Amino acid sequence: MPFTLATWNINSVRLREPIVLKLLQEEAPDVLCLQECKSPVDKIPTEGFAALGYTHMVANGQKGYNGVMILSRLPIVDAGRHDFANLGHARHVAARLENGVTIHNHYVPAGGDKPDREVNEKFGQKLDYLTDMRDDFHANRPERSILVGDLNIAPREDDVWDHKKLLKVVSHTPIEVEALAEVQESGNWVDVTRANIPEGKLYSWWSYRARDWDVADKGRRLDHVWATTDIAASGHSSRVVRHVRGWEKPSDHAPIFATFDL
DNA sequence: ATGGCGAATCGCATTCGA
Repeated sequence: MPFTLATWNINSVRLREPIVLKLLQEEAPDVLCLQECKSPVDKIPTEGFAALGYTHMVANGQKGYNGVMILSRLPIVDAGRHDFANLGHARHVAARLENGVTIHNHYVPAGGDKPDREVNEKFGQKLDYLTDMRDDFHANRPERSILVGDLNIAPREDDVWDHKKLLKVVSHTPIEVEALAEVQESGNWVDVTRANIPEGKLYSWWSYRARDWDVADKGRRLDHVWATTDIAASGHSSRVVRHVRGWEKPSDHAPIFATFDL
């Protein structure tokens, strides 16, 4: 049975409940993974989602910051969460579906302004988070798994609007790109989005501050869909639903979709 | 450099995102 999955940094699930409902109605993914919900779990609005058939949810929340959730119209048979790098943040939640696929939803720390852990603690936290992910996958190789989320790194030259200009900007520095590659290798993860869309510029985030985001198009691909090698070849039809960035009171991220025939 | 915005919080300004 094929199923379609989407990942979206929502930047407040309470403020943007209307456009979450709109995405569910218009694009109808089976599973929607959200990041930056910025809400305690008990304050996440669920009734509207349930009314559209999304009656299954797992969430890891905290007040005001971070927060991730997986919303599904397919049953969730097991759930988990882990505090990577022991930051005390709600940045990961996992769900297993009846088909045995485990979905990991991550919100990797943004990392602050300066790409130097000696002067910027947040950059150190970002690297520590990635190291912990890497070691975790190395110790326990995932199978039949999908990893999605806002990984806050644009790894390829064509994942950013200007590679040279962003080499020293957090999200595209060589040290981050290398750290992300180590995470990917340690878990046998395939970048499904780029397996399906191998050529050309591709972005999922455009700054709020840039006027005329669509025309200027100074974006970055910070959001990702990965799958373990045993199921990656079943992934297809990846797409960024770019026009969502232009909706009323938008998130600064657009959702990414992929379909898996499993 | 995008960073000229936007969200959350015990705001009446500050922190955070990227």
